[in-house]
Amino acid sequence: MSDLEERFSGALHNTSRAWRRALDRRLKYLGVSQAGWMTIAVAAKARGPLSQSELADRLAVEGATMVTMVDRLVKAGLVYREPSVTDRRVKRVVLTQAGNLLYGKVRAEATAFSRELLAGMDAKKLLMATELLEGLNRAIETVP
Amino acid sequence: MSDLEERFSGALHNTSRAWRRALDRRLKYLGVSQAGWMTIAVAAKARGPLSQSELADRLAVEGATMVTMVDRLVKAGLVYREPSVTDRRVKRVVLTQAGNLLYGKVRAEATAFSRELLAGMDAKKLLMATELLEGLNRAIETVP
DNA sequence: GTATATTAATTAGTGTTCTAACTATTAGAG
DNA sequence: CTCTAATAGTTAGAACACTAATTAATATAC
Repeated sequence: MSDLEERFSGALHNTSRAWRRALDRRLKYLGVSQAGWMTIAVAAKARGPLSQSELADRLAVEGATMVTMVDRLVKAGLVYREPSVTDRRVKRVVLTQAGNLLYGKVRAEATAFSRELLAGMDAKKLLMATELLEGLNRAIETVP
Repeated sequence: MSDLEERFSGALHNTSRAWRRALDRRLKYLGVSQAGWMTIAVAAKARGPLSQSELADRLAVEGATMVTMVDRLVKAGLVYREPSVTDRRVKRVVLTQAGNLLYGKVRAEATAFSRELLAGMDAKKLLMATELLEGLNRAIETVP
């Protein structure tokens, strides 16, 4: 592996892990982790209630992962499962009042966190890095 | 959160996860995951045997994480723990023959994987993205 | 219109990582 | 030199993610 490729790979993983860790520490007092609040955010932003599969797709995780996540969120009283009447296989994930309330608070924290970290960044470079990562993500999916 | 900040954050996490997942699938037949082989690689590249703390530092994970990882690698017969004679708290991690053998094979696979994914990339953009990620990593550590 | 295939959700088992609390040992302050 | 700090490793418990296999329901093929 060339030095640059190795550096890039290391930076990608370490930065991703460090980001999640730092945000989780900051959100700890609200009782949600990054993965939990991202799930709630996607559910909240959708026009209607989404099925677990739709949630999993939008968050790019496996269905089984979403089952565990929804289990935890249900246990925490933030969402509930609503069986679909048109397709009895499907369960839609609906936010409770507590879930909606939390969403607002956490969104503010997470936004502040991102802004703080990315404040000094050159917007053009940030856009370029974002596009590079998105392209890489697509490339990974097409090359298994 | 501005759209770009949100896009960047999402791309960072999803791409990191997708990378690990794809590499793990490819390394599966060798019986090691990315985290396992990275640990072995760091141990192999060092001049002398490293302690678990030194390994954890270089891989940017917590000490407790390294304990679990070394446990697994010992169980798989790839490394063993060697108590230090000068400091009885310290245990050094040494590769077995099997560990050294595996290292060669896995390194070839991982290199090919990186090269394949990053082949079409503009080297300048890749360098810039790497520097941005490394800078972000440092920023995260200083802003808790 | 039944047989087959696909899809949604789940369960079980495993891997990676974290935090918090603990033991043993070494290093430093007075 | 002793008491206190810090360090190395460990254990326990949790969150997050995966694969593989299962169940139930729907869709497609013939």
